[in-house]
Amino acid sequence: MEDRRVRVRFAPSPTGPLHMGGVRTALYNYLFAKKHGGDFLLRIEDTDQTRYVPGAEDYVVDALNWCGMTIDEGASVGGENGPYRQSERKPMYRQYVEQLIESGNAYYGFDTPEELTMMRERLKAAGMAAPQYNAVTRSGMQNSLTLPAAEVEKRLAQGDPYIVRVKMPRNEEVKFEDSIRGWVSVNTNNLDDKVLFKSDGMPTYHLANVVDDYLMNISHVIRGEEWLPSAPLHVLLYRFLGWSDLMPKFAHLPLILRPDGNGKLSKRDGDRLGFPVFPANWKNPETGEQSSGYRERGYYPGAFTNMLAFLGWNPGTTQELFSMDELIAAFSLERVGKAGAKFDFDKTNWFNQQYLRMYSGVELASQLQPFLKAENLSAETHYTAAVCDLMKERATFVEDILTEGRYFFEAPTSYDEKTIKKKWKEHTPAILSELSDLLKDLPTFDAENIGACFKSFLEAKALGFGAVMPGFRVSVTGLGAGASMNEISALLGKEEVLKRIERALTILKK
RNA sequence: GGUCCGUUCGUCUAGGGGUUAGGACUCAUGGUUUUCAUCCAUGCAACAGGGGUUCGAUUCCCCUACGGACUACCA
Repeated sequence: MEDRRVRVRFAPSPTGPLHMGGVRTALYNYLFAKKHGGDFLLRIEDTDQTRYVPGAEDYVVDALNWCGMTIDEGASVGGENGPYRQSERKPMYRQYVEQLIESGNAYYGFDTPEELTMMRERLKAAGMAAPQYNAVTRSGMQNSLTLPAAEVEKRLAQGDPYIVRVKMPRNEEVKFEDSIRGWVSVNTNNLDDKVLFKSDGMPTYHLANVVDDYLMNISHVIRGEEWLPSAPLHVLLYRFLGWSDLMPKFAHLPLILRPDGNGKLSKRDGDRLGFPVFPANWKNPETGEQSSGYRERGYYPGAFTNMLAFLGWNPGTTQELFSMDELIAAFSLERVGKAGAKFDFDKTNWFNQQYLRMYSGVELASQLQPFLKAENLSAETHYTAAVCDLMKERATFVEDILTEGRYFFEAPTSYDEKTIKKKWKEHTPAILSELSDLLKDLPTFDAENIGACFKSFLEAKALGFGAVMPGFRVSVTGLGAGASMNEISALLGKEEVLKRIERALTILKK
C-alpha cells in the first residue's frame, strides 16, 4: 500500500468561474502529484445539471493551463480512466447504489420535497434546531425501511420517483487520519442519512466522488476544508463498498479568508476591495456580468501561483520566490498550515513586481508591445528594450512602463502643474535656453556626457541642481519626477530633447 | 442550536518546554539618488484568556472566549 502510485484529482463543479481558492487547491494537488512523480487528473463534477454553466469547464482548463499546471488525465486531454465528466459516467453509478441497498447500508426514500420541508418545519417548531433525516426521524417518513416490502416493490415498479439514502449506523465512532489535521473522529449519531442518489438518476457528490476516486485509483484526496464534515461519510462509504484498503489518504486544506472582517473570500470582496478573485476574466453567459481576472490585470502566472502557494504553505526557509519546479521540489502537505489565511493583495503585487524584474529589457519590450499598439505608439525594439531596462525597477506591471514612461514614445502634451507652479521660475527659460545650446554642441549624446555637460553648466553659472533640473525634466518629460534625466535624454536623442525644450519654452514662456 | 476544525506582530508565517520569539508584506524614519521609484539600514509591532502538568510553559493537557466550515434530491 505504501508504494501505491500517487494519483490526485482536482474536481471542480462547472457552476461558474474557478475561484482563486479553487486554483490553490488545484495547485497543491498538482505540486503534490509532481513531487511524487504521480498523476494530476481533472474531473468535472457536473452531477447537478440545474447548476451547469456553459463555458465553466473550458474556463477551468484555460486557467490551469495559464497557471502552468499540466493535466495528465481529463476530459480535455483524455486518459485511460474516463470519461472524466460525471454526467458522462451516469450509467456507472447505479450498480454501486444497488450494492449498498443489498448490503443494507442504503435504502429507498419516497418522500416528496414538500413532505421533507414539512418534516423539518414540524421538528423546528418542536424546538429542534437543525432537523435531520436520520436514525430517529427516518422511522416517521416514507422509505423502504418503514414501508412494507410489497409497497416498495409496487412503487418502484410503477416508476414512482425515489431517491436513495445512506443508512447511517447508530453510535459508532468514525475515525480517519487527515494528512494536515491528524486524527479526526466523529460519532455517527451526529451524521444524517445523506442522499446518495437523486430522483433524476444522478448520484450526489458523496457517492460519485467515492466511486470515481475508487475507479480512477486516486491515492490522495486533497480538497478544501468545507469537505471535512462529510469526510466521515465518505470513509463509511468506502467501508460499505468494501474498498477500505484502497481508500485514498485525505488532506483538508484551510480556506482563504477575506482580507478584512470575517468569512471566506468571495467574489463580492474582490469587487468591494478592488482586486480580482479569479485567475482570468469571466463573463457570465446568462447575465453578461463581467468579473476581472489576474491574467488580464497583468499579473504573471508564476507570480500568481507563487503567491497562492504561500497562502497556507511555507517551505520552512526564508526563500519566498519559487518557480513552479522549485515549488514542486519543496512542497509537502506536512508544511501546510491548519488555520485559514486572510488574502493579502499587497503581497500579491509585491510578488508580481519581483517577477517583472527577472525579465530582461528585451523580454519586457515584447510584453509591452501590445500596450504600445493599443495606444497607437511604436518604437524600434532595441529602443523599447532600453526603455524597459531603465524603467523596470519602478514598475509592478509591464503596463506601468508605458503609463509612467509615455514620454519615451511621444512628446509630452501637457506639463505637470505642480512642478510648473513650484519650479518654473522667471529665469528658468533663459537657463534652459543656455543649457539647450550647450547640449546642442555635445559631440556624443550619451548619459555620461550629458551628465558632465550639466555639471559644468551648473558650476559655470553657480547654480544648484534644483534650479535647473526640474525645469529640464518637465520640459522633456512633462513630469516632476522619474528616472535619471541623463539616461532619459540619451535615450531620446539630441534632436528630440532640443525640440522638446524649445517647444516647452514657447508653451510655458513666463 | 449541533458537529467538526482552528487561534504567534495589522497581514502571510517560522519556531517550539529554558530563544533578545526569526523572516516577508504593509507602515514610519534615515542613507543613496537631481527628483520619484529602486536599493541599503533602522524602527513600530505578536504567542487570545484562565486553569493545570513542570524547576520552568508561547510550546503539552483541560476549560472559556473568539473565528471558520458544515448542517439541500449543491458541490
